[in-house]
Amino acid sequence: MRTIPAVKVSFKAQALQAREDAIMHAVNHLLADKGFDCMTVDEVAAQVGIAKASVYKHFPSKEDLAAAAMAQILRRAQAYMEALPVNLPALEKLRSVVRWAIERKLSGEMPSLPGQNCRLRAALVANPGYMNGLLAVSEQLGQWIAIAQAQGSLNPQLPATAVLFTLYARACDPVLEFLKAGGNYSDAEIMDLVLSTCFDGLNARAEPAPCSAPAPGSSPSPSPG
Amino acid sequence: MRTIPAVKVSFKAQALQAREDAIMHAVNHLLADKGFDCMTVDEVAAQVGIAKASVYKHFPSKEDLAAAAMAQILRRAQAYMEALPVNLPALEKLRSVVRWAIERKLSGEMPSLPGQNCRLRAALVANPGYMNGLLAVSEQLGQWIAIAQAQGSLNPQLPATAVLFTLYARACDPVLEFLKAGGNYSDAEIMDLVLSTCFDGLNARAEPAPCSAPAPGSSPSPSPG
DNA sequence: GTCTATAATCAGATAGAC
DNA sequence: GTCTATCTGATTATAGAC
Repeated sequence: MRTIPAVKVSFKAQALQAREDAIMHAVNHLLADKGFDCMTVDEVAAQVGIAKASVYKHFPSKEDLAAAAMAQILRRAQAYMEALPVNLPALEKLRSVVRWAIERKLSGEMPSLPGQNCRLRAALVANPGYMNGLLAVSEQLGQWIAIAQAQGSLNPQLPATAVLFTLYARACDPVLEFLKAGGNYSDAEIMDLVLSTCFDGLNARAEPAPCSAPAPGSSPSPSPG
Repeated sequence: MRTIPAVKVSFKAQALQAREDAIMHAVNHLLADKGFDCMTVDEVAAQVGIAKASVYKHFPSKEDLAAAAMAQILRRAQAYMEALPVNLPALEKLRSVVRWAIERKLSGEMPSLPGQNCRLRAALVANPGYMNGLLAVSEQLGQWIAIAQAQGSLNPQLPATAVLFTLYARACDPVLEFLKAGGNYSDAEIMDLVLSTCFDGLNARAEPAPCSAPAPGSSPSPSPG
């Protein structure tokens, strides 16, 4: 006599999934707030409201926690990129992705890992979700970079990989924290500043009126009040 | 009867100073290599070839080691900036400083600290050498930024603080590690790429003859590679 | 001041009851 | 699967001989 109907198993699975989501949520914010090294598994457990041993039932190590968080943010990035309008110019797609990443960072949802050393790198490359997500995002970005360069909207003299790395680096740019800590600018203003320095650079743009035709795509977005 | 002539004291002081220099050298490279959290005082002592307790005779804590390293690099930056030709245009002075910082980073002499949390912040602001150096460098950079913006060589629409923070951020840009890890570019090429993306941005520069140029970014040619 | 040896602490990971 | 309680190892920091 079967005493465990399928619906009960489903409930159980749902509870499991819900708890894992809660863990991921806590990890995301702790990684964004304190970074990997300063985040402790005790804090994760306390924030979720479970015991530390329970965390280790879901994730085999602290590194896997971080890897899962990165895989999740990459999946979200992938979904965002796929949802962009098809007819949007490639450069605008790239700007949108950077804007999306900055928004995530400003709202404390962007986990930042120490790119430097440790077992973290090993755990990351061993995590299929992370590697697949990174590959998919990089390939999509690479296509848009190539298109934007072919169209002349992105500097064709820059190697595509350098552009790609620069975009990734801007997703964890400490300038955001500096400006936010200064407290003199709203999130929207910070967004404009970072986007401007990323795509337009620090130099003054060439004057738009050497002749009668204004150059498209180079109009500096005016700072909001 | 005085048995300790002054010259002996001087020798002793020299030996002390030499040992402290050796400690700072090791700390600089370890901070550049592994970062603050992953650097251990045991490693510092081992690399210098002394006992760990001896390190603590020179510096009261691990945080003070990092603060001293930062104070040192700021003093070096200050010296470099003061040695720049007076008649160099302000924008070129700024570019030179960024170039100098990138060189230091590429050669593993630039300590990188986790900007995030911990007692490190407290130790830094409590260190007069660090605070004075940071203030002096920031003031000098701020002057050059203002001049460059007044001259129209630096984008005047950007707040000076945003430019300043961006310059600091580029001094610890992870793009350097990415490009170096890729192994496809020499240090000189990496330098050019980073300087270009910092000051010129990712966008294509305005064409020198924009009057008859076709509008970029408007022809969607989705041809993936 | 430098050393060896050790204290004190903290965080990652696990054992075993339920 | 979750909990309490514990182990294990690493790391900062210090005590005391020389």
